[in-house]
Amino acid sequence: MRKPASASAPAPAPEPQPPKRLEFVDDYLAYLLARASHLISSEFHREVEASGLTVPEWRVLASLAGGAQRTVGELADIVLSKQPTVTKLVARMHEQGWVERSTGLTDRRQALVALSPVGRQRVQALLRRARGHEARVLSSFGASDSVQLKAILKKLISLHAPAKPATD
Amino acid sequence: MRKPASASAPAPAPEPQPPKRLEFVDDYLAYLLARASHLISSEFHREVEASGLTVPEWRVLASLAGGAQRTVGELADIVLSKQPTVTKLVARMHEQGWVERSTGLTDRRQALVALSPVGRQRVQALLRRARGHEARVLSSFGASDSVQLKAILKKLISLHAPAKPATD
DNA sequence: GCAGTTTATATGAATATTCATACAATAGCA
DNA sequence: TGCTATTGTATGAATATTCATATAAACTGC
Repeated sequence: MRKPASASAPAPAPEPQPPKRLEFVDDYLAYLLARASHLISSEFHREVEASGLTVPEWRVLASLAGGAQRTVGELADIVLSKQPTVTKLVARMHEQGWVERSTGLTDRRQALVALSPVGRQRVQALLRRARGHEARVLSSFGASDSVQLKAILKKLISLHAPAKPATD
Repeated sequence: MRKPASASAPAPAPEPQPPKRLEFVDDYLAYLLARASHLISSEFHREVEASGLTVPEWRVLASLAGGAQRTVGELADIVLSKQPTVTKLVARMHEQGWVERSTGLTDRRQALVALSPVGRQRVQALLRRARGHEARVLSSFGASDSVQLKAILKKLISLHAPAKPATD
């Protein structure tokens, strides 16, 4: 309502808030997970981008690194994006020659995706770097906590992985 | 290269892969965090959307719920998005009357954001639901693991929160 | 107090994601 | 077998995010 120009008498003054925040989100599990995830991933994403990949591209390559073929739907689930997003992402990656596509043998609706030789090479280097980064993170963190954190996360994931409720 | 129509002789056949995946990502910390975060958040995001908010909107409201004013930059950090994203998000939320904006008193470049009465109301209901959801998640999970998980995540976060390296 | 630098936010263009839906293939079943 | 429902992927339009950059205000050392 008030013109930004004449801003000298601000609203009924919410407290200026002491320096540190101490808010709902700071003890809220979903936020702690999101923040930790973002923090750790962001660190490594600098290396991903330095290697000329985007983060979603890296995720797809990493989830194909074991040599398996995956359908677009499986990839969408693994990389935590929606199916149309992955369809288009895979198309771009295919154009760049990083993945190969084929049609499902038993179900011809399925679009199977696998690493190309180039993609395999490309991901190898990053996998090493990823392991290195993880090792650094975990070492600055203590062996015990490291083991526990992973164990708890895996438990949390398996406890909450139902049949197929969400599409992304 | 091959036309999708005549796809009957697929590539050198990567293994069809036994049902369960057992891959790099399944023991990779960054991925475990991302997956756990996504899983837990997605569950609650259904309630967020049911209440007529988008996820980023909920995040902004939740981080203002304590009554504090926050600058756009602080919000961007808290909600894990980039500054231009938050500028526009806040603009939309302002139009809907959920937040109020004012200019920083000491630094007139700052755009301070705070909840409006409407926004406060709106977030109260969701905060209750969020606490409820968290309680359900954690109870199906054991008190000990719950406490540990939060503690470890907080430790991880504080260990990796440097001065100000990333803009998002 | 003033140039030069840094910092906070805004904005436009480019890009990516998502929703809704279409299409194709399969599955179930009478 | 033929019919209907379901499932997997693709695609176009709408939306959101991001990058690059502009603008404005604050700091710095003189």
